[in-house]
Amino acid sequence: MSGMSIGQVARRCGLAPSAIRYYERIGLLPRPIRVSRQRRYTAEVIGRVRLVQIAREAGFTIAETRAFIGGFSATTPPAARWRTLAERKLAEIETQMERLRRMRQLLEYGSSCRCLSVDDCARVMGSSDPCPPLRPRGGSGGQSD
Amino acid sequence: MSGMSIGQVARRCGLAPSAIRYYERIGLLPRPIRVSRQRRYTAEVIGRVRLVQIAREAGFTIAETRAFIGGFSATTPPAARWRTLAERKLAEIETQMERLRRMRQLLEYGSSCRCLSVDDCARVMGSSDPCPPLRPRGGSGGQSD
DNA sequence: ATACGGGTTAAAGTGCGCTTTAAGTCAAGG
DNA sequence: CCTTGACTTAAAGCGCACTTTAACCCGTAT
Repeated sequence: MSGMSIGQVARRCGLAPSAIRYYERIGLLPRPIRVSRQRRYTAEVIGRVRLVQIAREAGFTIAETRAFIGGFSATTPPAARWRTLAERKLAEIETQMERLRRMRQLLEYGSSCRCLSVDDCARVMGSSDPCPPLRPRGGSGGQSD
Repeated sequence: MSGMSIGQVARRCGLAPSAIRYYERIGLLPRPIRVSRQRRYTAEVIGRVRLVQIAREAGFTIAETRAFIGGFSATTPPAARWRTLAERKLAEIETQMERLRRMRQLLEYGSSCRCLSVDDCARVMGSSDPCPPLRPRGGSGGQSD
């Protein structure tokens, strides 16, 4: 037992072996030692893969993830490069969270919406306040469409 | 002035004309009338495109966006179909927001982190609490990689 | 008249993040 | 010995959301 095979690592991490190889190719994972041409991993790699997964799930691209991991891999200190990247990404995260909040509002609102059309809803969303709480609307007077 | 050209709509919405055509092809936008083979849009389309943009920016796929818009297009009422979709998506949004929060924590934490390696950080993230507030670590003892 | 700046189409291309395929290597087991 | 099953590689394929390309049409200005 000189370490895990790629298949074992893959199963442990819930990934396909091909994904592990891919991550290796693009530099997200270190090239492991080999025993008769086959990759042999130490337990360490699990943490590494998990880190990649956290980053990917959070919406980091492969390039970002690489910068992220490569940025302070091993014994490298937190580096300014990393800090910059982090700040950029934090801003993006805020933006994305704001978008999600807006969409959530639209969705939640949608369930109780009285707008005659989605387009009306969009207008409402576009303006600052969510659909005017139950605007009085008779069933018959529309003509803008 | 019998309506806007595709180029005008595109410019107003900050999209390429090709995107507008694409949206039309896949059914996100209605086929507009034509004047000598060229598309002519009424102002209405702007709201529609904006709606698409909101949805797309919030992370809806094209298919979702189509269901979303088609779901209560024009004079169609909020429909149960839409409600179901919305609930599914709301759950996804919560998940995604949680991920973003976790990543934000990791990033914010990263700036003040004393872990010797990213992998340590990952372990810490994996456990429930963020890096033990400033674990005592001398500046010179790394060797894990 | 002709050139120009739009518009039109179908089809192919792009970038991302992998997966799939084809062809081959290798250790163990019947 | 030969099969089995997991591994190896490079290269091609896929789904998404568009963009780009190539070849064409068309109204207006010079």
